[in-house]
Amino acid sequence: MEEQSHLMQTLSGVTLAGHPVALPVPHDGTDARNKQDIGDILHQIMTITDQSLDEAQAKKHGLNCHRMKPALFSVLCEIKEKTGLSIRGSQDEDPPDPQLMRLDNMLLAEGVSGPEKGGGAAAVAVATAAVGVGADNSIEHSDYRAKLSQIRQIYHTELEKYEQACNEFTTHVMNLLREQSRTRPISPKEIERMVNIIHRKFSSIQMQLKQSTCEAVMILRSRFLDARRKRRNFSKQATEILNEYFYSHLSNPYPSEEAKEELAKKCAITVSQGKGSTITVSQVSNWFGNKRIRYKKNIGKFQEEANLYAAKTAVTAAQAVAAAVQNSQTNSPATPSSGFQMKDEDFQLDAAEDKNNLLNNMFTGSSGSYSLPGSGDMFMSMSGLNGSYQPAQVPSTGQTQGDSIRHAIGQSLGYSDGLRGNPLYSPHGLNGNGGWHDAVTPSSVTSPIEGANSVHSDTSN
DNA sequence: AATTATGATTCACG
DNA sequence: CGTGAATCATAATT
Repeated sequence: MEEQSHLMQTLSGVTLAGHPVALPVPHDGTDARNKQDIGDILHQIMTITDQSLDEAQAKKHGLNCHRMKPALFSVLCEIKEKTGLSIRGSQDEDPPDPQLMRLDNMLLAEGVSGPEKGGGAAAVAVATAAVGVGADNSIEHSDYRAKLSQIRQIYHTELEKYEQACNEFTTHVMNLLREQSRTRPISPKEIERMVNIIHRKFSSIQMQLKQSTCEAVMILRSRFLDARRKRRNFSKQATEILNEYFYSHLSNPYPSEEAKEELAKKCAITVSQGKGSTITVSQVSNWFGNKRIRYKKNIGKFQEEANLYAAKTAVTAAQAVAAAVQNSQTNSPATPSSGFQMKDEDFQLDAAEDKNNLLNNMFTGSSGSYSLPGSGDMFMSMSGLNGSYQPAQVPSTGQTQGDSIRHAIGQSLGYSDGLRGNPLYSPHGLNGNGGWHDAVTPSSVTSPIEGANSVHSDTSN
């Protein structure tokens, strides 16, 4: 208390007096001298705000102009280096984040981060054209590509934006640091480190961009390219072709690689001018795989179809026969005595279907057995034509035309094997366990016949 | 909405 | 590797 009041007094007195900073007054009384000291300090404190701007600036300038300044700064920098800052600086950049690598690789693979291909529709056109012969699922493909290039565009613009922002920020910071380096010790190394930090930050942002781009691409991919998701049924014609082959090779429905190619090509041709995507060999394989297993699993369900296609091939064969006959032998009647007309295809098919229905009515009940008695007289007649069967039941195939007709059939039918005994009526291909595979050598029923008259245009294909 | 048809995929086998 | 079998996922049908 006492002191404080003193202090206040002195303070007020000094202040009011407006004395400049006073030197300690040589006075013998210690009390007085202490007072004087305190008064000085307080005075300094009180006036520091007034003096600061001008004088401090002046001092600073003085210091800056000091000849030792650069040396001192460099020393300070070194000290800074060797203390805390350098610790963190040691684990610098290099480790190229595997995650980022992965994303980069993927984007590259996906063609997103690669060189921009002109962009937009032009690129799409070029790309699909480049795919060329495939022309595959060009519809969906182009759609996919359009979306992909969209993604790519967004990605690139974003990337560029980030790049630009990064550069701007970096230069800004660098300018700032350079500016400050005049007033405080900042080593070039430090600046560099700062830049690195900035770049890291930005690249982590970029990684997010890449991440989300990857996600988008993946989603797009699963939506468009995953054929499983976008299942398209084959066109009617394609399934017809495949079924034709299948049922005419029922005894051994394993098309060779070439046969598959041919079938695929055929489907492509039939479907060429339309919506249906062309069918690839592997799709043919799939189809046959599915068909085999499903046929075997439930033959009853496929009987109608089988009969239909058998009749169909028979009809086409018959038409071919008719043509051949007309071409070659003028005097013999085009219609053998098999009992069905071959002029009007529609009628033929209808008739076949009627027969099939009849067959189904008769035999669908008997589920387990896949051997039907020879009741499809149309087909039997054709079998007779082909010479696979010599049944007394349908005898009347004109013997006069035998060879030429056989020839005609062999040439006109794409697949000739079938007429040698359609398994519908004698499914030799299927052994008791329901296997086809070991029936490469057709079982008892067919083999002797084959030996008898070998009309194997099958191999000619 | 439930069911069937169908193309594709997966897995084990030889 | 090509198959058969089981399964998935979607199209088509009821």
